[in-house]
Amino acid sequence: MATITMADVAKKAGVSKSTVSQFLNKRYEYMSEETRERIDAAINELGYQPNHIARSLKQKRTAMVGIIVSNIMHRHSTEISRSLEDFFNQHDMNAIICNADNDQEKERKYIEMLRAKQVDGLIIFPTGQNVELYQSMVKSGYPVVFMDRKVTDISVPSVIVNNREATKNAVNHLIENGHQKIAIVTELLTISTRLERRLGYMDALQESNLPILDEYMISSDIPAMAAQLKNLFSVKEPPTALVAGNDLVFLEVLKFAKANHIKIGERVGLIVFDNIPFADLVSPSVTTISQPSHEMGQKAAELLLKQINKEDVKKEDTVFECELFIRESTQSRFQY
Amino acid sequence: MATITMADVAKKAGVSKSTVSQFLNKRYEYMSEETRERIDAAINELGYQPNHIARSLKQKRTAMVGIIVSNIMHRHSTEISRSLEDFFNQHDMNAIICNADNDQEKERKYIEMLRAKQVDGLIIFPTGQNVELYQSMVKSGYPVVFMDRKVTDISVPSVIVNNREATKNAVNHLIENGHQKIAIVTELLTISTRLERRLGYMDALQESNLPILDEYMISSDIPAMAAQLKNLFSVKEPPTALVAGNDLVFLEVLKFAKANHIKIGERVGLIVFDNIPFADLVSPSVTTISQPSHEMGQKAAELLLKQINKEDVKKEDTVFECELFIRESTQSRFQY
DNA sequence: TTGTAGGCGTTATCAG
DNA sequence: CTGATAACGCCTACAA
Repeated sequence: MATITMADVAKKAGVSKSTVSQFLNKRYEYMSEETRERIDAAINELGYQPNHIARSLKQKRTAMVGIIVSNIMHRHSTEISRSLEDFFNQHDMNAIICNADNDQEKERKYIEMLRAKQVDGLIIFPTGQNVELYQSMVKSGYPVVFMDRKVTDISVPSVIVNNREATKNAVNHLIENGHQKIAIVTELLTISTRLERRLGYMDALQESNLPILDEYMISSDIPAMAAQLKNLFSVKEPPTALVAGNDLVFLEVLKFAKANHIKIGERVGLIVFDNIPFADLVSPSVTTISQPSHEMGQKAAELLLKQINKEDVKKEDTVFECELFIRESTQSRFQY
Repeated sequence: MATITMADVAKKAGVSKSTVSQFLNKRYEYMSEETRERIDAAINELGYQPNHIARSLKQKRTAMVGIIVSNIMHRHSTEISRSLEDFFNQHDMNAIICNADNDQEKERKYIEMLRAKQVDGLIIFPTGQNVELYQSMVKSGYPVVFMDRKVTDISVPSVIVNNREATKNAVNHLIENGHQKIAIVTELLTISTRLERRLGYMDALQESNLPILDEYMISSDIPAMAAQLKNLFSVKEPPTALVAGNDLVFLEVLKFAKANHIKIGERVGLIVFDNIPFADLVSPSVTTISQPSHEMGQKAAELLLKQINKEDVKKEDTVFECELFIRESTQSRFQY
């Protein structure tokens, strides 16, 4: 493409570059009606497209934000990403979505890359491990919002849910339905959400004076989970109910249950922490703890935009409530 | 941040900007060992970060590509996006993911926005409706790859699957299992994939000399689908098997089936066109036509990168094969 | 109301 | 090997 610039437009319209620039920035006060029309015509004829790069260089604003997602294959992450993208698009900004895969190195690389690209701000699902990097961003006043996980000792506005309480409520629901032997399965406890969910689980047991047993608390990476589940169901008193820490864990549980002919909702009650699209459509339908992804995305985007616009933003957590959707997987136990 | 530039580094190291530039571009042959070390030291001390924007302005290369997805909420799209993002990241490029929502206007806006941002190329799940825009990109030699859908009369390398044949095979599988009354449910036929799937369906019926009935071919937008399904099952001879055109349609079918106590796999066989994460884990497990998302993403990325690097790329379609995973939803019928 | 000049931070060209 | 100097395309005083 013949890369046509402001200068070309100016020449064609018989005015100077600055006037064209004024026009592009809609400062029409500074020119006659006639000039305006001439410029407009010139632009159309030439098919001129302003070069955002050049503009960014000057203005130090790229109208782009970076989003560093922990793992896009989580339904929850996809929903949030979509919500974020929507929001920024409505504000004529673009989102660069990156997958850190819960990997500290990848996260670091992305943060550096995106900052070097001068994106206006970052929304991060933090691994929690690049503390120095986080610090340096905060110190330099760079706009950042943490999503989904909190990082201790770093004052960054964060959008999270009440993982601990929500899990506690869910476990209480199981207890109320007569379950006493309840297990929880999560990925490795390297991320705050997973830890908090486990703590919520323990809270509930404690309050009901139920024993907290190590053998009922599994945390492992996905590939090793099948083996762990096997152990779990080989103990003397296998659990009668299970909390799956997220949707990927849920898949593993389903796989295991299918392979071992363990009927969900009959032999074992099940609650999943996360939205799953088919939760209410399968048989038995699955009780879930649902997070308000859309609202979380909107809120985080808003917090970031405010920082970008130099408005004051309190460095505090925004905590959303989860909702427990009770379905068949925790209710049909007493058919037996 | 005090925005520190090459000039600062140059001064500190006691050399000129150009030498620093050479250093940054790893052209070490052009300088003495000693100079190199001095520059290196200066960079570290100052914490200098190169400004990609300035570089892009000069080089006319941003190391960013745009991805315009039809609808990120499709599992298939998410998988492809992830695959694309992976690939580009490995090549030190960033992907800007945008959601066009199958909306012509949104698509247009994004294409223009991304081009204005000087992204190096575009991967588009095309609505097929912005023909002039597509043309203009082709004419100007701008790197583009179409994904998932083909657009007639536009010579852009496209990465697609054999929708028609795959659907035909799937329907044949139903016929072989004794089904004669087979319906197909898709979204509106505005997109090539949906049309081709229907054509494949018709091919199969025709070859088996089965009648092609309008009342068995539903295409409607998602909100209206429930009503259409109701009609479908109210005809004199309701279908004994169903092909769901994608994962979102599948959800509607499930909802409908659940609400009307129609047992999938018993009263009605079901095939879904798309990967669904739980397909083999639910009861009955669901027969699916699976697309190789990962490979499709890699291929498209590769095709785009080649164009960006000015290598020759044939303007032809790359067609991947789908795989039919036969599961219980199409097999248990003869339990009865 | 319009034009001129200088700069944003790099890279590239070409002398020295 | 190193250093001026001129782009890249746009924005913004300031001057006219």
